[in-house]
Amino acid sequence: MRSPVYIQVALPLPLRQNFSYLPREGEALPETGCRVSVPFGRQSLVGVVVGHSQESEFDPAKLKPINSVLDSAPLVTGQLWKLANLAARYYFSPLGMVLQQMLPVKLRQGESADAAPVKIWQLTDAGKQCQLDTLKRAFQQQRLLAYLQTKIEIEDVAVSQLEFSRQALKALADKGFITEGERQISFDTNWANNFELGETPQTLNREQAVAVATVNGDGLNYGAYLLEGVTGSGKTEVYLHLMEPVIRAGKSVLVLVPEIGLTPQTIERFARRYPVPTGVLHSGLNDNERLQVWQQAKAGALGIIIGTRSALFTDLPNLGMIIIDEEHDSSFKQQDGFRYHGRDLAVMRANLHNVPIILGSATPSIESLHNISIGKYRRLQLTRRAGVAREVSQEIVDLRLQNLDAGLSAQLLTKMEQHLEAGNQVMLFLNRRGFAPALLCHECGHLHGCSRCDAFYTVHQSSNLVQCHHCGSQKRLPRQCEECGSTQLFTQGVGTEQLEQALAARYPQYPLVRIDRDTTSRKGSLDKLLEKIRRGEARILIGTQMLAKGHHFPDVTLVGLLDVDGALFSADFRASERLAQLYIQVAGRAGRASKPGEVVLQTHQPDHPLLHQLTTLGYGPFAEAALKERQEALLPPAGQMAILRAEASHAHQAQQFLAEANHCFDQLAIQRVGPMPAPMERKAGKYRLHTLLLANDRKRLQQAIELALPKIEALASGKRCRWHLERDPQDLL
DNA sequence: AGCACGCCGACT
DNA sequence: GTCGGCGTGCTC
Ligand SMILES: [Zn+2]
Ligand SMILES: [Zn+2]
Repeated sequence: MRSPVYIQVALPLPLRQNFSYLPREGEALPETGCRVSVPFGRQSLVGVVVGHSQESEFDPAKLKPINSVLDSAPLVTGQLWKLANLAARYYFSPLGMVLQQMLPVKLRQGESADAAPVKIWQLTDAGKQCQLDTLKRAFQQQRLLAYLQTKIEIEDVAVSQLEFSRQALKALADKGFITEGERQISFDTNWANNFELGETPQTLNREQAVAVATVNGDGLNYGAYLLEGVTGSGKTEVYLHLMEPVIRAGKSVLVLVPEIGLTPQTIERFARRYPVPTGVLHSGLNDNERLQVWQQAKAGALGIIIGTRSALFTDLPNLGMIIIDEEHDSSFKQQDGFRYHGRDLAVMRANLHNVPIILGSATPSIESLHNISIGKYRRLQLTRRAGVAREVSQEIVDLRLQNLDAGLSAQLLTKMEQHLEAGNQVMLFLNRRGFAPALLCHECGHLHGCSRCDAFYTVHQSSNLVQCHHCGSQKRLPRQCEECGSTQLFTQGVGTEQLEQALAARYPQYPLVRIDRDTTSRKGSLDKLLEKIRRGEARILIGTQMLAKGHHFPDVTLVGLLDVDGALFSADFRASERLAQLYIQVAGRAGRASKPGEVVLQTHQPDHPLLHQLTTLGYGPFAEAALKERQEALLPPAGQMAILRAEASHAHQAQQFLAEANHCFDQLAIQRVGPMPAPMERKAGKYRLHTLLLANDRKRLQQAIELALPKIEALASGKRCRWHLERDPQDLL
């Protein structure tokens, strides 16, 4: 048998194919799973070896040798390798894109996967003998030397962390008291030896105990469990109990949280109970810090990994359990490039590792409820609040024919005054940033719209701009109508900026805080505002969705949702579910045992069934009804869906491509809906259209698309537009 | 996805 | 005359 001569490489390109390369002259073939640097056109790319072959469909004479092998041992192996392949197939995504997503940025760029030695500063003999007194005129140097005389060495990165001065460091080095050196990091993989809990676990109530016993009863093998429990019902305590046997066995727990949920309090909660090495992967880390966590994890030196979506790909040699908190949260879905759902891939991963996965939520996704109904997930319910039970009073305010002040009804204003006078905080949600969502000419009725989008400009008063929230274009706030020249321009509708102004004028005695993209764009500003709220320095809290997620403000007793109509009639079939989740989340947070809470919903559709279901029956019945509706319409999650999206400068280009793509499915058992315009057809100067691909079950959708995709890729019309295929889309936008 | 090449309008 | 706009094509 001839030995293989070609290396098959997956590259991070949106091309569903591998590329063949030759090994370097006289060198052995790199193993599958190793990264290689390869020449690609005029550039060089980092790819992953996916196999070897004896034949090449590409003209062998044109093959190039690789530049270099970057890993001495395969980087992606075992279950993660399988996961990458499964995910690529499920999401119809090139393997190279999936693998790229799985690796930290530094490794995508070709850096070494081995931990680099760290730069340190060591005390010299001269430094040892130096009397601290001799430095009494240089306080910073004295302090640093005193530290080093006890600790002998300091890591370079720790110099600023411990607030030593760089100048002092240099001065001591110049004097020969310290010298620069290197130390190889060694990973401690024996963290589970002599493990002891950091605190006494709380006693579980009956439901919590049942939940824990159910999972443990399955022997810590694969099983997906939906842990359903309202705010305050003690989900985290259940997670913590479930982790114990896993940690004791020396296995790692992977905890996935929404982007907004990765707060110091969350981390502290885990760290207090489990004093084991913990890796935290949050958005604040730079690429090097991420690589370090990755290295520790791969070495088996971490007992717990807490992170957002991408942490799901952390290589843990001894994974024992996966926990996803707030599993319904939309941030688990990646919205660009390789569009995967972190929750679904986490379930796949748990299955590959044969470990349990716990999905927690107060408002489970319709997908997860569907998986319960078909027996894929088991349900664990926590109905009891850990603390004192309390009722939240709810009111739907009919906005029809009402005079509003900056979008506030008289009823809501009255309630606000009551709660503010009682010394409590009031929280108002308005999912519209800016001063006003439109600029209207009083003389000719013209609404000023973005020239590149099917959307109106939003007025931003403080910056004196109009801004399109869909493409980002902006210009000075016009003084005259662009159609008729009239100076009678009025804003139409209310945004958070206007609401803030109106309330500041109306209630000057109550300080307020506004939280939206505009007030939190600078790094750290969100934390500052949240802190202000927590300290009670703000009494009225105004914000968009941002304000709702993940924050708990115990002194808020009144929550107002100013305008829920948008969500009731959205083109997005998931909008109602998101409104329901938001509503339950904020309602669950209004008030506490000693202070009863109130929630006010303002709407022009007071009779809408969704609002009644939500306010009178709660989330469960709403979700059940929504699931039933989807099952009847064979929409996801009951049916399987993918969406083929195309955009081009001219609508007919996208239309033609999608029409031709539709024909690629002829004779295949798949339903095509479209081509049809996207909910906002023109965005950023491009016309956007799509076709929905629906099938009754996974297999049918999988097969049909696998058969059609090569034909679609071969379409010439596909070159005249940008297009992509997305499985399980979250919305049609 | 990059990154080239190539062909047209509008500027120093 | 060139600078640069983006349409088109290719990458083992
Ligand atoms: Zn006008
Ligand atoms: Zn726009």
